[in-house]
Amino acid sequence: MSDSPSGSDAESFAPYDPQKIEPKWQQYWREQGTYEVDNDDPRSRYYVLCMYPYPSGAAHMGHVRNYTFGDLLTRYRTMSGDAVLSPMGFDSFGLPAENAAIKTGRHPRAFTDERIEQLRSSITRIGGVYDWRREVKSHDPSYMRWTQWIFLKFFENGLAYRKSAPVNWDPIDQTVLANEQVLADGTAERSGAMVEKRDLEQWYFRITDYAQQLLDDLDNVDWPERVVTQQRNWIGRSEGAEFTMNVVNEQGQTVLSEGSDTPLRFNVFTTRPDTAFGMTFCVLAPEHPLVPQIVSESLRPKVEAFIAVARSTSEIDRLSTERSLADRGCPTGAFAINPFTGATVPIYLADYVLATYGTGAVMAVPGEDQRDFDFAGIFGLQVIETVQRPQGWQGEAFSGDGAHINSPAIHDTAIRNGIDLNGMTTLEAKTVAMDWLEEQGVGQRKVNFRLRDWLLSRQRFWGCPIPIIYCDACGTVPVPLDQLPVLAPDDVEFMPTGQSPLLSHEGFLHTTCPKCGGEARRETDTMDTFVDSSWYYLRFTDPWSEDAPFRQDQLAQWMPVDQYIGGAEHAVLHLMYARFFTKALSDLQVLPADLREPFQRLFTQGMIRLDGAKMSKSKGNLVAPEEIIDTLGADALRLSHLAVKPPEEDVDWEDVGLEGCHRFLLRLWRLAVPHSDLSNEVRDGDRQEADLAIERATHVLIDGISKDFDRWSYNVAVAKFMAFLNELYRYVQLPDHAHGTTLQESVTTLLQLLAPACPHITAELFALRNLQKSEPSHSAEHVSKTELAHVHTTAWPVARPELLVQDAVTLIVQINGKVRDKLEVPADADEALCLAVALGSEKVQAQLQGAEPHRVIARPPKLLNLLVST
RNA sequence: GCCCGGGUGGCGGAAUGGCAGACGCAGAGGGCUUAAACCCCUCGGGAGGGAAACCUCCGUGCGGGUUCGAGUCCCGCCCCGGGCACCA
Repeated sequence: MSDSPSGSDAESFAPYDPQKIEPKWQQYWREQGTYEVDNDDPRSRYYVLCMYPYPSGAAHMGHVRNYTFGDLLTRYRTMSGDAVLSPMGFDSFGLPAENAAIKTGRHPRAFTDERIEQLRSSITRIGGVYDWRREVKSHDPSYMRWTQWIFLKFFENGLAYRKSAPVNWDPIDQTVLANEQVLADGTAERSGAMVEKRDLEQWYFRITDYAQQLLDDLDNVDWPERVVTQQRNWIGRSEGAEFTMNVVNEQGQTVLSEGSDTPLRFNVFTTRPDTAFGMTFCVLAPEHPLVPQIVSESLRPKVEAFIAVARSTSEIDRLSTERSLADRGCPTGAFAINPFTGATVPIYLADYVLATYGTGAVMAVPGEDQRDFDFAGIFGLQVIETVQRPQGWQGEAFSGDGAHINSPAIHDTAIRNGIDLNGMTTLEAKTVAMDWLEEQGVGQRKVNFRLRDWLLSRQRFWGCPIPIIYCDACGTVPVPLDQLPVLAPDDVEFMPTGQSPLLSHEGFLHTTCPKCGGEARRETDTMDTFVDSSWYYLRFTDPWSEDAPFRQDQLAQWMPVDQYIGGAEHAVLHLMYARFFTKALSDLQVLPADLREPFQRLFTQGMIRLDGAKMSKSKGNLVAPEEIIDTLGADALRLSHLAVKPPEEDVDWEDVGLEGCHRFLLRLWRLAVPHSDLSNEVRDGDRQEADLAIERATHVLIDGISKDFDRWSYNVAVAKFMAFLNELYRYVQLPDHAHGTTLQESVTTLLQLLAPACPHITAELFALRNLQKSEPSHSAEHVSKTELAHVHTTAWPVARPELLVQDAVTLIVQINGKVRDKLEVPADADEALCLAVALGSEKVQAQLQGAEPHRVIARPPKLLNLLVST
């Protein structure tokens, strides 16, 4: 134990001083490499990962909560005998550093590096242990190189592409945002600005290619139902049919496209092809490309005005329920043929039809769709019911199932087309309608997803540059691999407009084409930081690799991550993107073919509130963890986070019982420290009943804590620790004293079980007690094999099964289901014995008043329910 | 509107269909102390009865149901939190 930091002051009853012992042990773990794990480790593998943090300076309470759970797991699995990979890194690109640069003129790198140091030190002070040799940082050139390499891999394989599109523009942050970063009210998640639409050339990842797989594979992961549901909703799969509608004029004549003899037509998508006989109009998105060609001359000014309003109206107004439907729709004067009935139906524009979903055009069936019904009411359009209403139905549009009617109506000509849905259920009618569309060649079955491709371009400086060069002769040219990473220059000026300095940096912008050697321009956009975080967990398996982002054999050792831990706010952003990367890289044979999901188990912790609001820097309602660590210590802080609530629930800081947890640690210290006034008087010789009870309780505790840790019932585990310590206190204060060996063993076990939760105090006490034991005056049998110097490298205790069964148990005696007595019976008592004991009870006799139970429900030895007639 | 979670003492919460309220906080009483704090022990769902040990009844959002037995399972509501939402 000479290399243990527990030193010389074990002579007297030392007070508990977390300020002294916590840094000492943190240094010890770092220096000893206790939690470093090599890739050729022979033990079974376990990969536990907390979402790598954005370096925002000193840790906040959310970090503490997150890393307390992760660290407990790392330490618990290590004691249980696994090789635990527990790495840490920093998501170090992003806007705050750039905004600070704009304000102060300091380079974002200096700002970021400083904050990384603060956070790293903070995380260490919490007691979190990581294999720091594996640290990765998004802004490190050795990491950026491989981010760019992956981008180019995607580009070569058609998974990254560029297109002009109306994008979400944040006027405050002066950048484009992904759909995921825009809130439902049309404001930006980050800046809170009202998001505008702008047409720009942007880079996209083709995540929609993976929509179906991303949906299907949710069945194969062990994730919280909440997160799975959110992802399902986000992917938004809907099945239906797409079919073609021909445009006609008011006289029913086919309209040809200008300067050709092709008839004008458009496609609609519907999930209810079975109701197509009820289509009485159709609606195009204002942005639909066909609109200028079909609009009648008399209505053209009105339509153009309508489109102008729709385009300039902010998202929030467009979604507002305040606006009447009348303002939101507009006739075009054009018509289309319903292929099912041959009927001519008017074409309208409405801003509620989205150009970006489906075909940007819908058939409207007011009989079975409420919004279509409302629209039809305002514009005086016909309503045809195609589904039989149930008896007593009072509503307007009916979207339920029922026998189909009017499909076709008697006078309709469609029957000649060989389709008749009348009398069918919705399911049957859908099938027949879709078969018919396919036979007629006017449509087909179609699946649509709500998920859009991932827009990754950012008009920002502090991000990973997109490694692309534009050449007038050769077009879009990837930067050759041997020239990676493309790094932004340092001599840039940060302008208060927020525009990326790269755009105006001549030395960066102008370059030569790698293909032809001619003049060329660099891409000046950088990547969304979610690109960086989509693959960092892979890099941790082999961060030293210099000729590849990672190596397949190392990945196979560790991936997938066994337990991923982070905030629920990433349910549809990071967690969807990382899944996409894993699947795409697997298909590109960069990852093992069978690695289809990155995170096998996911745990999402709740957020922390103060005064009912989420604790956050911007709200200014932070409680600084460092102040608590400076006083009560990290162990008390960790314990209070574990104790307060089930881990997945949101926490109100007011409920966190720091004081009680600190008191518990003081009590533990006072009992377990050598030369304690509480435990220095002990007894030798045979064990008595109280000693055996403590021994049993110790093993019940081992069993209970192991189970609680396995199922993340940390608040219950802490309650058990406290109850056990209370029991030990009563035990040592018995008049005839505690049995020495029994006491020593139970305290040692308690320290081991508590070690993952409170790593410092347990390490200190364990070491101090071990020093004392090593004194020659103690007999050899006192030094058991679990009592090595360092509690964290001892083996996790195993409960002895024979000590988990008690010889006497409490028999609950109920009469007609009400508890009437509690009696002690032998643990192996059978029904007859239980009944005999119960009937011998005065209380039971008093209740029975001589009546004979007509039925006995027996669950020996714990419960007896006697039924008597009343 | 749709989809997930939740409703248990003054508070956070505990309870494989079998003693509701473990453990902690706050509170009360006692011990230690010249005294206070710390510390140690004990008591705390409600109502009623009893000098007391104790006894009786009620009690897990509301209303039904299943069961010998329901906080737990089923049906129908109410309320709170979160997510999605003109997605055709």
